[in-house]
Amino acid sequence: MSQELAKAYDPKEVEQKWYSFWLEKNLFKAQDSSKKKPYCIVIPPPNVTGALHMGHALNNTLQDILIRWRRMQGFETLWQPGTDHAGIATQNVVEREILAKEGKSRHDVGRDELIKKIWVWKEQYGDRILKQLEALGATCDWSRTRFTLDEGLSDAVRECFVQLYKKKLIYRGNYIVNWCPRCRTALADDEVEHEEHKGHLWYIRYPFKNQKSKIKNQKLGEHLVVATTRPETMLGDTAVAVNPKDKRYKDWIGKTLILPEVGRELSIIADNFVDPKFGTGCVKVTPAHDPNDFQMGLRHKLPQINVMNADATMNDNTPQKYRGMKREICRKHLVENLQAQGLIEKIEEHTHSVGHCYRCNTVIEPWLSEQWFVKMKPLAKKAIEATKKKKVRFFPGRWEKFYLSWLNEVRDWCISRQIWWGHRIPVWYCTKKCPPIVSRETPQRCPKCGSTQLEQDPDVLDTWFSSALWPFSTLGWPKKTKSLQKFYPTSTLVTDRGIIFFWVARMVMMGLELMKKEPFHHVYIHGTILDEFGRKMSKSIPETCIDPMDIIQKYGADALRYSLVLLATEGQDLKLVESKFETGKHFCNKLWNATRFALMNLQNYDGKEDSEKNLSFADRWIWNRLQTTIQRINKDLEAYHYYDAAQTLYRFIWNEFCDWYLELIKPTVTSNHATQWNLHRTLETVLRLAHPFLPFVTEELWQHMNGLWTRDYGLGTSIVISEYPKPPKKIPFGKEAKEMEIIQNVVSAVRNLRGEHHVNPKQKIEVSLKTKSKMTRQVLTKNENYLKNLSQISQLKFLETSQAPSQCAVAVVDDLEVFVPFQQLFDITQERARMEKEIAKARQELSAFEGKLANKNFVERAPKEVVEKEKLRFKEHQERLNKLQSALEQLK
RNA sequence: GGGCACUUAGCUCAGCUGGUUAGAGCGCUACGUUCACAUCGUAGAGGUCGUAGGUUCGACUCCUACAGUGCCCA
Repeated sequence: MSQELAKAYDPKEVEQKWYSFWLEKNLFKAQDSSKKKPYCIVIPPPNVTGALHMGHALNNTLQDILIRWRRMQGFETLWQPGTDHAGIATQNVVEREILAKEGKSRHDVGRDELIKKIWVWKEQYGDRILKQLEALGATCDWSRTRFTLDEGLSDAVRECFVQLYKKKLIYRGNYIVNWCPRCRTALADDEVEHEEHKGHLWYIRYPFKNQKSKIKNQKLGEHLVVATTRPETMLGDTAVAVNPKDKRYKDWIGKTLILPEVGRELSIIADNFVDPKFGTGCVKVTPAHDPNDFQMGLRHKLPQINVMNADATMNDNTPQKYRGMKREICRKHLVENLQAQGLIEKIEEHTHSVGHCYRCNTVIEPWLSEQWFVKMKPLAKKAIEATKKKKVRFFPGRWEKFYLSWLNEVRDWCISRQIWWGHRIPVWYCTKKCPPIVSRETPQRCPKCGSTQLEQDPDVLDTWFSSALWPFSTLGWPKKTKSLQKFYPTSTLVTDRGIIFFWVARMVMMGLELMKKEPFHHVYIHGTILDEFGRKMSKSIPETCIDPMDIIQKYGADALRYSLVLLATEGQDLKLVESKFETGKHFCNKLWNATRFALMNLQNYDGKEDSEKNLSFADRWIWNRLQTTIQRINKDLEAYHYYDAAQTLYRFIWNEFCDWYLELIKPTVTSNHATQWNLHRTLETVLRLAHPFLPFVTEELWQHMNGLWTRDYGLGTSIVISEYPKPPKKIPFGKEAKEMEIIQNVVSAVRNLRGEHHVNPKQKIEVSLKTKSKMTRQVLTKNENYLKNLSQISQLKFLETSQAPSQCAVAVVDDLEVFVPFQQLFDITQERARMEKEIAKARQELSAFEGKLANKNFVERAPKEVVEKEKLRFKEHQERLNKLQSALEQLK
């Protein structure tokens, strides 16, 4: 592994090679029997039919960083992988395929056959996304991969159902649910997406019973006018309601109307729910097609008349002429018919929010049907308490409020779905009308009457029902496994805000109910990936999508990861353009080349440790910077400040290690053993520090470094299981850090003069320095060689404070003046202009301090330290200005 | 209608509990390629911190209102 590195980093082979190596060495495997402290993350299980998108890439990069970091810190880490059967989504995919290939609907194919076909599909594509996670570098314990329809997880689902049923937390009932007529299933409230639609408000006349006069030209008293956004549902009306306080309608309460087109008698009822300001203040009541009307219907014991079939065509409860029509067609015909009879008073434009299926975007029909529900209030109460007691904490903290507000107003959860792919509800019905049998095991006979004629409930459970159990079902529950003992509760959950309700809240509820403990302590909510215009990346708009697999191909997995992390600031959404990935790629290459340089200069290094006493100034300085960096990165990761950690790493590697340290040691490294040792230990530490962010390139380089000498440094077989750099109790070499700032300032000042005068960087120049400060002078004298090398100085002179050189360009930094004689190089006119600009700037700055200090209020009221600080700065700036001015004088 | 976030350099974003000369990356300009890296180096230009008020000795930072953008809930 010690052969010379290529000139540029090429991730392709490297990534494949090391991932296989890690798998071979079993480095991701979590041991239940380990004595180490556990650290566990359960992956948000991707849909089994899914393919990796940028959201996954970000989500899993962040998890992998935590897992790798904790593993290196010595935790027994488990990153639990797996996939979700994603009921509706997966069934839709396969149904669509069958329709395209065979022209058959799922009903043509039949239940058993469809399920078989979906399993075939799953076997074929189910691990695609997991393989893609490998390409990303994810260190999941693949030996523990789970699927929500696995036997064990299915047992967990049944166990949960039975337990909750026995506690009366699961019940069955006839209620209005959100019905998707395309998927032909009920949905939970949060599976409905609301969109603003421009629609109409139809004002319809309902005549009074025994109304003799002709309908046209009616006056008030002959009919009431109701306003509705969905006229077709009127066919299911069973009352008309007004607000009891509404004086306009007071006298009509209790009277009877006739429902047009149907002829049904409707009584006029009074209910506080009616908003007198909406429409005419008089509303139709359709208990089978509107959740509010449903409640009203219960209050007033109204009949519930369902007027639609499961596919949203009109059913036999509607007049003959409408039967079989789709709801939209029916609406059109109905309105026309009413218009013809003069029953439409007016039609207004009206914008209102319409529910859509989150899977297929079909308009939801509120539909009366028999479904299974989870009673949420008692579960939510425990979840709320756990958060208030800080057992479950959110990062960033604002998501806690978001989560609590949902829990506070949560309604019962409809868990039955009228689809076929999923966990079948563990309830059997005896044909002899015995009570339903709710059981973990499939019953052979009815416990009441002994009949073997049992039929299982045809419905399956909401996918989120099984996902809610994920943190413990994957660890073996309901069995009492060692894995559960070791890793539950898990440590951190990393996810997107989009599924806080669907998933996070429900996991907390189920964990507390079934395990008596919260499923995780921390929830980190990262931002959502947007395209360059700020649109959500979505499969349905392909041009918004950047495929992470393409990016890995073109830039490398490390580049993908690092670039994403650099954009992931404190849970803010991230706008992506492909060019962003260049940052990561360039950074990998920088690290690669720094190591390349080091290896070239360590060829004659014997690999032996040296003493800190022998370290050069530069060595001490970089060691100080490294320790500071280590401290910051560990702290940032503790706080889930990924961006800051990545940024700190970048600044250290690029702006300190490469820009300064490597340049400082260039002339001496091959002949200085202590420097070689320091270069080696610094770089080796940096690689470990960077490893969670850049797993592949760091492994490759680390292996090269350790292969330099035959001796085993006891660092282990892979950087994956090496030790993460720990911050020292006290950061060493603080003195050198301060002194280095002086040197950097001088070098920058000389370079600036050079740059401003367009001097060829290779042209050596003479420089004189002048300072009153003994300390500064001492530092500069001591490090003369560094100054000369870094700013191409041929000769460096120190002037006495009384000396005033002429014909020089001057820079003033702090208590120091830097003189560069013009001689052959500088243009005096240009220099004058430059100085004048500099002076103007200095004056402006000075006047700011002047103003502050002239302000009585400031001097009297601001804290003493602040005033002192400002005074000092005023003085410094004044001196600087003076020096600049006298330098300008010299040019005249 | 309610809630949450965002608005800082041409672009993408940092800037924590009020005192900084307001920062970074990309882009731009100038100079530079045997000597780790042009996937590079050095230097430079570029900002009345959304608007209007207020609190304060002092506001990018705190408060209020307004405008614009996005997300969530109803």
